[in-house]
Amino acid sequence: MEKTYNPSEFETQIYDNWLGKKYFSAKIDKNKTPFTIIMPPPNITSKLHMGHAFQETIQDIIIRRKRMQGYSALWVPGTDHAALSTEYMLCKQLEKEGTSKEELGREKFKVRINEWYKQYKGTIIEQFKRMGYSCDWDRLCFTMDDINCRAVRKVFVHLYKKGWIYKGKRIVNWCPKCKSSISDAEVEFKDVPSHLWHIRYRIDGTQEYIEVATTRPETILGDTAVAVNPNDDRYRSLVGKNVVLPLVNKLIPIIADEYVEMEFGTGVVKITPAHDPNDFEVGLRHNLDVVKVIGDDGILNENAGIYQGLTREKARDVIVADLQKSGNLTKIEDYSHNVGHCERCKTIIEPLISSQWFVKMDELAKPAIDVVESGKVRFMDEQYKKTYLNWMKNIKDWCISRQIWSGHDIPIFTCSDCGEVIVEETDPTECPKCHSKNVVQEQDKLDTWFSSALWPISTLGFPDDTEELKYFYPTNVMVTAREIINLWVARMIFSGLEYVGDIPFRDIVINGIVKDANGRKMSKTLGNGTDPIEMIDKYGVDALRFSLFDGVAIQSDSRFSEKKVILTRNFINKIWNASRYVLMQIEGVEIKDIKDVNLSLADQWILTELNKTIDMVDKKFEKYDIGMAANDLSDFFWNKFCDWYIEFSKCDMAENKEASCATLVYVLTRILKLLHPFIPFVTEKIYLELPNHDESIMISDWPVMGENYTNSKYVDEMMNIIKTIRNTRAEKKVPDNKKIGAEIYIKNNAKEYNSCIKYLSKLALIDNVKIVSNADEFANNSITLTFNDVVVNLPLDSMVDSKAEAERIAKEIARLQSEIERSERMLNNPGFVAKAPAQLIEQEKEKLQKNRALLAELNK
RNA sequence: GGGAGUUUAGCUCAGCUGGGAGAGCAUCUGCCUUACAAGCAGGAGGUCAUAGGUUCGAGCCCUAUAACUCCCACCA
Repeated sequence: MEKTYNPSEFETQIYDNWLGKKYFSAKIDKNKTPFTIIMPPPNITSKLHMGHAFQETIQDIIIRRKRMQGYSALWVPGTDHAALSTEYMLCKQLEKEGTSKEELGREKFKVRINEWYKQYKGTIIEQFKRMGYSCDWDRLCFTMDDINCRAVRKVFVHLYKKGWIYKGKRIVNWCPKCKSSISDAEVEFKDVPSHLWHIRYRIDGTQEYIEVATTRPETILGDTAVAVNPNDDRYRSLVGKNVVLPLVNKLIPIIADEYVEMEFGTGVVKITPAHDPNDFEVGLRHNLDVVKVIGDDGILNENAGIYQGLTREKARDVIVADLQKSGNLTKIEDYSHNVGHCERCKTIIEPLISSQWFVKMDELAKPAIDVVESGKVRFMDEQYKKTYLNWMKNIKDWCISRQIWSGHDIPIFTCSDCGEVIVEETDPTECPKCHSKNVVQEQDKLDTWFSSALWPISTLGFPDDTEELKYFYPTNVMVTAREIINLWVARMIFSGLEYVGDIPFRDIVINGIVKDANGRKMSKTLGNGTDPIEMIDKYGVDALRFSLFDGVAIQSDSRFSEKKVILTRNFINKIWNASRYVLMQIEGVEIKDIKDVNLSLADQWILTELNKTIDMVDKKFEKYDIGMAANDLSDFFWNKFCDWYIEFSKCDMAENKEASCATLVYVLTRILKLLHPFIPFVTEKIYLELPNHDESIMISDWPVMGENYTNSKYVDEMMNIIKTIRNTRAEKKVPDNKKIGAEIYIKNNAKEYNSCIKYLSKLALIDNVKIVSNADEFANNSITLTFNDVVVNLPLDSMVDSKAEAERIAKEIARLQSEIERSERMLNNPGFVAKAPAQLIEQEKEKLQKNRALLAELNK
């Protein structure tokens, strides 16, 4: 192995080898238990960012471990067509070319979209490979694949025939300039200084008035009610009466609705169902008329009476003036509020009522609520169970039509002659009723989430009844983001239940987001993102991967910094060098099984520590607490294996090379395996250098706990002694390049401690250890360190200032006394003795005894 | 407006069903000890946001307050 760790020399080659050997491909194997993860498909046009690197690596870590545990582990990759944003990007491109989708027409636009998909298809997938992801690439899916189109079609027809798809009215964001409805995501909200116009409406049959406050006086022509809060004492008696709509002189009712806030404005709201989403909802609840006064072009229409033909802006001025003239305008307040603008042309959005397709949700939601409430589908983070159930229980029907040109077609055909609506799995050639050939398809496209909802089943072959579906479904875990719990996770759950009769996944892991070093969200506009590829080029994939997890709670947000990657690279470098040490030691040595050698105490100790680590890591993995598992592993490797065991082994090597080498190889092999899911490349590289290795670490067995050794406790105590000596040396300012002697009196367990004494020279920088048979034989003017079984005397007399030494001992006595006091306080507390667990009381008594003994000795 | 989260060392964060406050970084001190200076050893540093409560015992449970953050719905 080369002396320095240089990841770029082997990462690509290792990955290509894995690909060539088909290690990633999962087979239907009746002798194995399946374990399945379906990747949340990234937008096909996206480039790898830290968010992907984090979320996808979580899945890779989980799937790699399961594969090693002997599961038939399948990770299905894929990409999403993300119609809306893809179309938006292409439109921008067309704009640059001096054309537009309207100019191209639907057919040519579709061709361009397909080209666009093809052009981008490779990018993010290639980047995922660079990350080392062990997806079954032969199963790569795309949400516009033929199979997905068939799945969408089948499901749509299924829902339609059940009567769960219907046409309804809905308020959409309409851009009067683009003459198109736009999605919520394309609406930019900006604070605009404006006014609150206070307008009085006369109460019918009286000369009294009720006053409303509005930011849109021009929509007064479309008012069909005024509303107050039902709990508002000021207006309670007026509910049910009518008011006269100014300028129009029409009677409209006063209604009561919770939507109205008493504190805002006058506590009275004019209701214009045709031009405000909230008012529309109110209108539905109260069965109000919908009067559309502004047309698609932003110009007032025939319902506007004398104002017809005016633009929205002009109409506002004229109407305000007219209201003033008639004395109904009582006040104008300055007021600045959020107004939606078209992202493209910056025109103010006009909420307009339009016809849309909906999916009825009540029946679909019920079983989806059950499976989460019963725990059949588990949110690993309880808080999101609430988010989900809240949404599901108050679910509104799902608007699935989008006024865009790309994405899945809506398979609704209407006969132009007789109006018959045809929804079948194949396109009709004529109207089945009147045999007319004039059958036209719905031009709107489907909401992208409609196909996304089918992702866990379509990736496994739905609508066909495949072996894959039978074997790999339901999948095991879905790893995804917080903001799409309702948009996506919820819809996959009811879809799985409705279309294939089972949940899509058992566990849901909602991961946090990776923020920049200052805690800000990484974003394109801020320009504070770090390109993962750049980090890979500089420090290697493994360093990037591990830096995202070591010590990170994956469900909460974390911060990324290049510094952290460097520190992680240093850790991997440590692995590299420790492995070199092992390889150097074992050269020419036949490596035996640890059961066939005479293990030293240190060997027994590290094997016991390894067991503890395996146990902790497994437990954390089962909770998907992989960041903490990573932390246990780096802690074990660096702080136990390198800092202690390797140093111990240097002392053992001379006497019992066979056992030391066997243990080194045993432990290193296992720790590499445990680390492999996190840092696949360097672990493979080193693993293949070790004796008795399998073909590849990624298909080797996941480590299980072995025998624990009670003797390891003597090593723990020895470590305690070593630390205390080091400590004392530092206190006495003995530099590390100076060795000192020591006298040792062993009170108990002589055999065990005798075999550990040798570790002192290497780890506590001691030479000339003298074993004495009695503490009285210690030289005078020395520092005496007292332990439970051992007393150590350091001949530091020449350097010891006796006053300081007296202070040190006094400090130690004080510490012991306070410990003793604490124990006594607890044990003398009747409440504690009566109520605390017996084990704890026993523990406390033992401590007290031990400390008393130590104190007695020091006082001598 | 609805829902959720966070607050622990200078910084970033762990901390289990309540039982003596932890890590990494930064900082200070001493070491080139032949696996590793991308390293080794040691030290200093905390009223666990605030105020109450429950308990023999609270960083952890309950109530209130403050600051910050996120998600959903968006205001006449």
